[in-house]
Amino acid sequence: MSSTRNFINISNKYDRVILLIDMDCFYCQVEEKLDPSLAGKPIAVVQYNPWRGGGIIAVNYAARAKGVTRHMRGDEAKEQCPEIELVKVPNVREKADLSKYRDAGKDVANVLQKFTNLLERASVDEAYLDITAEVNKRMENMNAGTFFLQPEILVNTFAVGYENIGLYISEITSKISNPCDDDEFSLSYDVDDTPAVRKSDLRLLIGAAICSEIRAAVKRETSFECSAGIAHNKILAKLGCGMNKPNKQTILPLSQISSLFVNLPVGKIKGLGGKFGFDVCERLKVKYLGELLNFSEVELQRKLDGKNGSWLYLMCRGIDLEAVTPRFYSKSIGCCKKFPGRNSITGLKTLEHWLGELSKEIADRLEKDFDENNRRAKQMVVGYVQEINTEDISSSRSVPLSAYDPESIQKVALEVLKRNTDQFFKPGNDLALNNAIKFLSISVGKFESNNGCNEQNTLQQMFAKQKKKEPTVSCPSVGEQNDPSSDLEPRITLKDEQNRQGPVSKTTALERMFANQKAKPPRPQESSTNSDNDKTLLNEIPPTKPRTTPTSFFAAHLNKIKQQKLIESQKATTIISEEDNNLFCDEALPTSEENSVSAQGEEEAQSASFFAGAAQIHGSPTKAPSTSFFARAIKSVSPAAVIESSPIKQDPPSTSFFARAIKSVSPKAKPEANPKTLKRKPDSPEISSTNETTSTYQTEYAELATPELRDEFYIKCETCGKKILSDEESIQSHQDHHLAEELSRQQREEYRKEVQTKISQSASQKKSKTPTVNPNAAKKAKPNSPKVGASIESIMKFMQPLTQPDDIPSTSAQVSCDKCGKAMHRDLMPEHLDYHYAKELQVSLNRSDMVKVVVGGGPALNKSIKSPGVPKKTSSSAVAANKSKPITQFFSQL
DNA sequence: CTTGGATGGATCA
DNA sequence: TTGATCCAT
Repeated sequence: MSSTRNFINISNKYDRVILLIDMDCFYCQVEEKLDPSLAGKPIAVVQYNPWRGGGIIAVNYAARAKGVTRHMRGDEAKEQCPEIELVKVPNVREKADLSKYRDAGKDVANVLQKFTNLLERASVDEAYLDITAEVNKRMENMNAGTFFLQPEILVNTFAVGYENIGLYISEITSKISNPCDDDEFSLSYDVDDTPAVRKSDLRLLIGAAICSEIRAAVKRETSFECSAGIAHNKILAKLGCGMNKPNKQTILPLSQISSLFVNLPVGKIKGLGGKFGFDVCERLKVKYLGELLNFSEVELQRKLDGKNGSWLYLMCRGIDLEAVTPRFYSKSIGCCKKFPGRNSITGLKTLEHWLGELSKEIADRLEKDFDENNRRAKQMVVGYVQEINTEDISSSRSVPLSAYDPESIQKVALEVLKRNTDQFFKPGNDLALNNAIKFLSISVGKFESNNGCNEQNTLQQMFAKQKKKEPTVSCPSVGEQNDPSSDLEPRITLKDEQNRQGPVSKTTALERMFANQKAKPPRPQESSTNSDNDKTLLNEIPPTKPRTTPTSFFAAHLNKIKQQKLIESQKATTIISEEDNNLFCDEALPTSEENSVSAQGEEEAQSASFFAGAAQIHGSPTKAPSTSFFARAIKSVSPAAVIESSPIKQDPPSTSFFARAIKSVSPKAKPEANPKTLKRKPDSPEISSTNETTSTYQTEYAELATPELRDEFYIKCETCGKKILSDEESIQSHQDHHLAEELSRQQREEYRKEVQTKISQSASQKKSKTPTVNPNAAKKAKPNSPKVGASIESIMKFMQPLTQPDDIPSTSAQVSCDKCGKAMHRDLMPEHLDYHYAKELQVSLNRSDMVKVVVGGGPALNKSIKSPGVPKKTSSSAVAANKSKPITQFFSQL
């Protein structure tokens, strides 16, 4: 009941764009923020430092560079790196107190939350985000010419299998300009997936741009840095995230999965790092994920079990259907303590004492949680580990929880132990325990919202269904992709049909690409999950063959650049290949020695070798060590650069989709140096030509690496003085941020009530959310500072669609939000309202536990963000697939 | 004298 | 539902 994972339909396997955002050595960053004097120094965070310097729980990158790892004690770290600062976790009640990090983690999550409510916190410093909807929106805008991807946003972005992001962009561009080239798709993927596969790279790239904005916001608002993975599912996002750290992000392109998996140890996949992964390797006699392709689904099910077999069958093909299940607050609150060796608890008094300490912490945290989230835990679990003749036996007992003061908790905890543990005391002795206790834990959970609405999920579900966009529940892509009125493809083809004799230049390359795909002969249909003979799904992707002669000048130019790079690469290949290739291939099977990729602290070098290895196997011609990846990226995609460096002038930019989509903002083409390659090739042309040494390089690199420093991309917010990325999205989101700030903690309570009343109202006026022009709603209007307002307006003007939607009469373009009074262009109102909705939903989520929805795979769970005036239609099959109560039942209960 | 502590989520019978 | 166990950070 309380929770399980949700899954999307397999037909949507490539439709989502998922981020995994992981804070870099989070505890260290928290300490550095709290004590600025630590900045730049190698540090480690330790708990309990009396014995051997304490246990290290986090190491920053400066210390890792000196060879300090986790798994060391504080003293060993000192040996390894005498300058290291060991920061102690404070002790409260004789226990390590981690609340600092929880609070900081929440700060981060609050920033993330502003970008999507499809946010799943995976731990204190990690979160999954489903940004499919935003990607689709931008994709649409891109196609409409109202959104431009700025390459600058992609500094610090990597794509697995590509030496630098510029090459990835180039390839996307060239594929778009040269659609006949992608025949290979149809060989490698199910024909039903072709549309999604074709869009995959571009959508991931857009996702990376969004991810960059998100990470910049995190940095700006919390000062913390993080890394991220961008992929079509959670597991791949997680995998990608670990490949380039710290402060970097990594795209895991669909086309690279098979070559990546060839030598990816099974244990690298989340969920396979432990006993189960070891089992898999033992039983199937495999080491690498790619080897699993040789088994049919039935074989896997036979050797493992049904569920795991199927999961693995899909996983080794890069498919993971687990949905991002929105959850901001944890489902349980617990604390525990070890009592190793001599410290084990043998007497009643000691046990009471420690139960008391744990109870106090629980009571504290419960109270805080109640204040913030307005919920109460209804269950307590007391766990313990006893040593019974040299064997550790763990047990746990649960009890209902009704009183929340530490004394009651302690009392109940002790009682449940006594009552339910056989031979608790030594015979004839009421004070001595029969078996010593080595570990104690108290955890509370089964939260119930405090204000009447006990049935956990109904509230959110009702919310979700009532609103237009219903972003939180289930996967937004599921509905959109199946929805025939969905933005991308159908609209495009329709337009194409209609405009057949219209101006040809209106047709973008992307449109042609889709049109081209439509005309392809269909392939025989085949169910991908059940058939045994479709092992070819991913494992027979042909190596990237040399591109056929590109038609457009632009593509030709890119090809030239590639060729040039190939020559360069041949010169430098030896430098790379000598020390590489062993790291990933020779890696041991999953062992407890965790994360060997980062264990050495040589992450940069290792990731480079990792790519080199993958590229070699893939036979890709793009393994050149880049000297200036970003300079190249700009050069490759900037139309200005193309024209400038070309003697011939043809093909107006409009014919190349990407030439238009990628807007060259800074044609200064400042050479940017990758530190890794700089080390390798100190005399590369870009660097030597500058004739300066490290100082120039560092400043230049820093400038590009941290977009905050580049003023030309930013405007200043008059409200807070902070710099904001000067695109419409960022400005909007920043404005919303200020609005969100107004919802102070005191206001939350009031806001909750407001939401509550809306719930009852909504029964009668479901359509009231429709964005309508409301002339007299500007009362609550928060006076925007004129300057920022002006910037927004002008940018919006720029962003306005060139063609008005047909269904909306074009009267006044400006409307004001009847929730906050903010004035904006009509077209932006749906999005803006979504923001309010998100906020409301967030508040309601605070109140109770997570949403549980089983995504039944019915079509059109969601209405797309388009057609704002149309009331939400919920497909009956989707409702049927839902195990929750139908919405009508909820209303009748009210 | 301990061989990663503290914490949270999930699965399965 | 509960309790034992596993997984991950």
